[in-house]
Amino acid sequence: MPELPEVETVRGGLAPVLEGHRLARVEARRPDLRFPLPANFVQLLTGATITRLERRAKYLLARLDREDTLVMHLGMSGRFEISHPDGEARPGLFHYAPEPDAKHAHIVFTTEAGVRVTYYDPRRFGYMALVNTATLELHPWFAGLGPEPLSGDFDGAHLKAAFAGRRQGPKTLLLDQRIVAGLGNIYVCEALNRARLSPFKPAGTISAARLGKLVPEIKAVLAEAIAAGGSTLRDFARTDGALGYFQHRFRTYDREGQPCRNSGCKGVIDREIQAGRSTFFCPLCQK
DNA sequence: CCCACGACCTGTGGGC
DNA sequence: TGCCCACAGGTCGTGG
Repeated sequence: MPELPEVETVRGGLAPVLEGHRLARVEARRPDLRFPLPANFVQLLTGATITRLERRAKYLLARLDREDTLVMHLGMSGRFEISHPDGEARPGLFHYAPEPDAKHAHIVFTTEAGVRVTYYDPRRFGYMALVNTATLELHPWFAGLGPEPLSGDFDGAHLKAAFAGRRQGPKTLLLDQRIVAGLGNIYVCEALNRARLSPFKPAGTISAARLGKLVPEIKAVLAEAIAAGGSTLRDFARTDGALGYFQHRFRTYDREGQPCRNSGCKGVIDREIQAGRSTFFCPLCQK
């Protein structure tokens, strides 16, 4: 489900029930997600208190009162649901509504307060691990990551340097987490349309001025999507059960054959496969 | 280093 | 109704 706005929405939804709370019970209902879980995953987490829930790129980071950080990536179809106990909340006698998708409920955390947080992931492209906090930045998942797109480190000069000499289009390069960390297929298509920039233009040939205008469009579309609670496609819902609604504001994504929404443009959204992924764009105004 | 492409895994929706 | 194919928000590894 998740690009940066969706992961940020999940973080915001989980933080109130996890931050400052102790994990009374942890269940791993299968030994692996995308990768094997650490053999002592349950043991190391049981009894730990989550001090803070953070996000880096598309990773959720649960800081613990232990030497490790619980690192979680949602892959394509990962999702969390929070459920509160019905009826009397006596310790050990909590009762919860049935799991809506029990077959894919792989990891279940229950806090001392009796809140159950279930991780669902039908495709199992997601993963979790425990990573030493002191050396987290050196871990292969994090060492090469580019800047956060909403940070001051992400600007036109950064893109100019990253795109120098590259023949691939900006669409492909903006998906590279080493260049900028957190974008995915939807928001890259959206940002390029807003900037009226072709996804296919060899990136090394794009002027600094145009890159300088692309950056604020990327920041704007991410900020708007976060404010809208992310985008709901298929099964993504906010952890509180409400739906993100940014998908209604898509200008290109999944809008093949529909009119371009850029002001004054009479173009029609097209879809092409680029580096194995669907690129949605307006061939008329994106040059 | 750069780039294209297949693999990973399961589900869903559209076309016939 | 049922079957088959295309495709899905993300990475990772291989090979040219």
